[in-house]
Amino acid sequence: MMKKYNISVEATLEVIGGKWKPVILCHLIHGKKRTGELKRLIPNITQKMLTQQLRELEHDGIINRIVYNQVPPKVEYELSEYGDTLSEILSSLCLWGEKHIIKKYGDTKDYLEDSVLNH
Amino acid sequence: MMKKYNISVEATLEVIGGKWKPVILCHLIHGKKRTGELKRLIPNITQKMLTQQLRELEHDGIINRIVYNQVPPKVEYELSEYGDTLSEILSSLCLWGEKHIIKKYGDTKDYLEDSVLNH
DNA sequence: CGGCATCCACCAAGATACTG
DNA sequence: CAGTATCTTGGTGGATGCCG
Repeated sequence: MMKKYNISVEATLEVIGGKWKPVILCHLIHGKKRTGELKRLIPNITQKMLTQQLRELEHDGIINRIVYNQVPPKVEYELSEYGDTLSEILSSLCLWGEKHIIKKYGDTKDYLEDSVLNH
Repeated sequence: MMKKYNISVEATLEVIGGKWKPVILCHLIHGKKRTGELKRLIPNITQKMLTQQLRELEHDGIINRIVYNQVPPKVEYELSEYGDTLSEILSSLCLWGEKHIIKKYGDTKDYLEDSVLNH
């Protein structure tokens, strides 16, 4: 059954809405990342939420999950081809955030945790 | 005290994150709207949430609240100058949503409630 | 290392009724 | 018409422990 939307942006929010998805995706813009890497880049996310959000993004075709059959396990995530259609929006969201912080706090990098600077 | 962000997009989400804000803002792209008008355009939102989200957006300088001193009361909301810096992003979010629906369901307008068509 | 299951707390969001 | 106040609820997301 087809869902009814009152405005098309609702469909977008179904895919990239929520507390963590934009953050995860913004990290994946810069290339594929291992699970533990993402966990380190997003210190406040729990394992459960990370896995859950990644599953949903995978289900919606936004990211690819790459499993290496080895011990210990290795899994990587990357933007899919379809996910790439979001990369401009994601970049814009990041950029607007930077400008917003500067407008609010002034032009300093103090607002950024060290983890971000290693991009 | 200055908040710490792990990535700049978090700052953006603080402002336009949440379930309703992008929807509200997408409607305001097309011009100022009265409270009741927004309520009609977003049938599933409660009065409480609408007011609450509008207050927060106003507090963050994204929208202007225009009060006409008359009985019965008349209040309008519009994107502020600062809010205009989001309009491109908002349009992109809407556009992506449209394409996403088409990819998912095919090229039909059935997914849209009548309310949207009166734009 | 990456993922899953379970339990649980809390708050966002809904319902309802009332005010100016 | 627009907004407020209060009470309720359910689902999101957190903590923990275990598995392949």
